Amino acid sequence: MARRPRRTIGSLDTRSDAILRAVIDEYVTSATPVSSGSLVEHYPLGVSSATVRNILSDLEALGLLTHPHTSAGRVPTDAGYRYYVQVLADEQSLPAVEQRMIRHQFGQVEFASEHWFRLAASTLAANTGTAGLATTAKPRAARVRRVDLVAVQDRLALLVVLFREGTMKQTLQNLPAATDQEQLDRVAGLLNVLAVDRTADEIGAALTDLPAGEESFDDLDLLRRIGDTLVRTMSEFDATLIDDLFSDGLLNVMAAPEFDRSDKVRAVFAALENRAYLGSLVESVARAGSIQIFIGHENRPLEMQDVSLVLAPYGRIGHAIGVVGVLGPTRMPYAQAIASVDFVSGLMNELVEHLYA
Amino acid sequence: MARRPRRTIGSLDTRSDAILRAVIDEYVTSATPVSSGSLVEHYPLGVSSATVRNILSDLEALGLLTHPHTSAGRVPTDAGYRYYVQVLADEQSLPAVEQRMIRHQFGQVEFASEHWFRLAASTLAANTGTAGLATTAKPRAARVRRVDLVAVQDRLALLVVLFREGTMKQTLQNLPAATDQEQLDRVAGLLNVLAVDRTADEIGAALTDLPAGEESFDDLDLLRRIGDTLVRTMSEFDATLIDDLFSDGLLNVMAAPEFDRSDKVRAVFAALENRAYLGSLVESVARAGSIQIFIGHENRPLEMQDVSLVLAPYGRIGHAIGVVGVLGPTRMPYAQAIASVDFVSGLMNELVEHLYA
DNA sequence: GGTTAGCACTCGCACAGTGAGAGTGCTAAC
DNA sequence: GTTAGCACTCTCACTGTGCGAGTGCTAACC
Repeated sequence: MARRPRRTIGSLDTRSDAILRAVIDEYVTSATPVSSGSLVEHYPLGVSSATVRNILSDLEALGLLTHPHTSAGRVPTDAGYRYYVQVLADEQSLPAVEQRMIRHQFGQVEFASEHWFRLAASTLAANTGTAGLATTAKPRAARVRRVDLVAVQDRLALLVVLFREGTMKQTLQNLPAATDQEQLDRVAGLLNVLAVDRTADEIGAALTDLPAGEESFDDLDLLRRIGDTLVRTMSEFDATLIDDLFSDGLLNVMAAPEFDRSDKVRAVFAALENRAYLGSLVESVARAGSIQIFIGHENRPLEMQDVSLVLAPYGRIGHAIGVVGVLGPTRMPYAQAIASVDFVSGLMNELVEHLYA
Repeated sequence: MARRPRRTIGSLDTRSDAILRAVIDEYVTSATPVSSGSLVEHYPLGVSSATVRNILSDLEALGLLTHPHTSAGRVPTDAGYRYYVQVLADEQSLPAVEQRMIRHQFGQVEFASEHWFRLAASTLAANTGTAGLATTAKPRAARVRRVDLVAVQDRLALLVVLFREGTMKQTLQNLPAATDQEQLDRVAGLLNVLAVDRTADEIGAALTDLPAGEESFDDLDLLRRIGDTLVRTMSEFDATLIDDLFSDGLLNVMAAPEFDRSDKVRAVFAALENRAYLGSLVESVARAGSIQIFIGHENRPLEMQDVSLVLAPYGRIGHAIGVVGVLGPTRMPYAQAIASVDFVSGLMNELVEHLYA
């Protein structure tokens, strides 16, 4: 599934490569089966359509192309696309003009806020004509940067946790007795001493180390209660594979001819709501540490077998990791997508680095 | 557009009413044009199909029904649905069983968190077979509950604002010189004195009232800078019509036969992304203070003319207001939708009341 | 031996024609 | 005012046909 190492699949001869590349390039833009005739017409292959036909049927025998029916042209198979991204796609990078434009846009936007991820998603969508995706960066085990307690009612407080990676969570906390903001501030102070820079497990351990409490309603008792809530909140967060997913350009994808029937579109949306599978993809991309491509039937869930994803991790290894990428029909401009995703993930890396250096 | 006052449209005779109701009820479930024959068969109208036909053509003359073609049954027009919701739909409420079930589910979920809104949306979706919508409650002019400053880097701080209504916003703030957490805490203290319980305008005024600062880098200078950022953040928030929109069951809607072609589906999604128009609907629902129904062509944007919305406000008038509701094809079970939306908005009201009493 | 021209063959697609069925609208009788 | 009866209209599903596209094969060519 990895794009690297290259050429793990044995390369064909140059001419076959050229023809396969031509078929895919043509099909990606036209969305209609491509014929031997149109290939010799549009590409400088230097051979006749008959020769091309011979090669096409060889490629079909290898499983890289198919045939909707006898009198139709050739269409790439998933294996064809796989060969394309692994062997044929040039490792081109984004034109400098576009790079500058994207950098500029990111410069305009508030650091690390929601806008960032939206921008990443919409940039990718605009650059590839597919749907852009971006998840927030999430650590495997979050560490607290700061905790706050705010009185909401007599017996109700809001627990606000800011994590080192910039995300925050809030939870309401029922209190056993009326408590004023002053007391909450005291407890928050204690809790910060206990929790800052620590993970859920570590905080849990620190809590059990506290002196055994009489059942009185004092700061220590409150600390214990709220500490428990904090640990629970953090464990939940840790267990989530995808904290927040931003997408843009889904309408692009829906406009593709392969999604003219709405049940196909349904499949795409069902796919996006399949957080379990998306989470597993994010997982594997994070583990691989490099751009990964998932083509059509390579995706386990049935509803995703008509789409491809190009995903790349960003963030600091060992710390918080997020993913950016694109989702589109298997008939996708892979070279373009790879270049865009590569650039945007690199950019996100730079920015994260700058933010947490 | 309002459902109340009822009977602003002159009522027809009882028999015509009964037949129109029957046509709509039948069409809503079957999604196929309904014939005079099937009406006499399935509904106790006490007349022959010929008589029904006469009445049907009267209703068509009134613009309440149409005819796809000669040998097809009748289909309600938008005006027909409008008449239905205004005159014919019984103000039934949700069965007690369902009410208990929904109450129970809300009891299971953390107060006022994201889960709340997700639950509202998914409850509505499940109960009506359409898409459920819920926006967070947003005040017209937010007031600060508490402000925090957290050091991120030497010259970078995170400004966290918690509003009285429970939502929060965060912004990164560049600092003119290296600043430690201790100083940030001092400034946050000052800022809280200045900002708590105040709106953007009021904070802005308080800032200008500060003694003219020398260009030194002291707490006061920092306070001014960060205060400006706070005011800007709050003004932005105030200007947003919809802070956060949760939806569920869009897949339901896509499954409806009127959305079999994907361009129709596109329209629905384009509609949901048309925040300007949705915002104006929320606005008008909030202003009306009661459940509102928007049917097909009553919606200005072209892409929304195939969908209907049933929306109700919740929250405390004068304070934060949000909206819950459903979105579906014009062929929607209006009575059911009205009952569900009514109940859920009432429930949200109770909960908000309980939270901020 | 690889390449190419030529050609028969297959298949999908668009179009027209047909018959059945559904449902109406009209008319005349009740 | 209501209803039975009936002619009329229109869609839908099915069938048949011709055309065009594109292939696969064969035999000739270099």
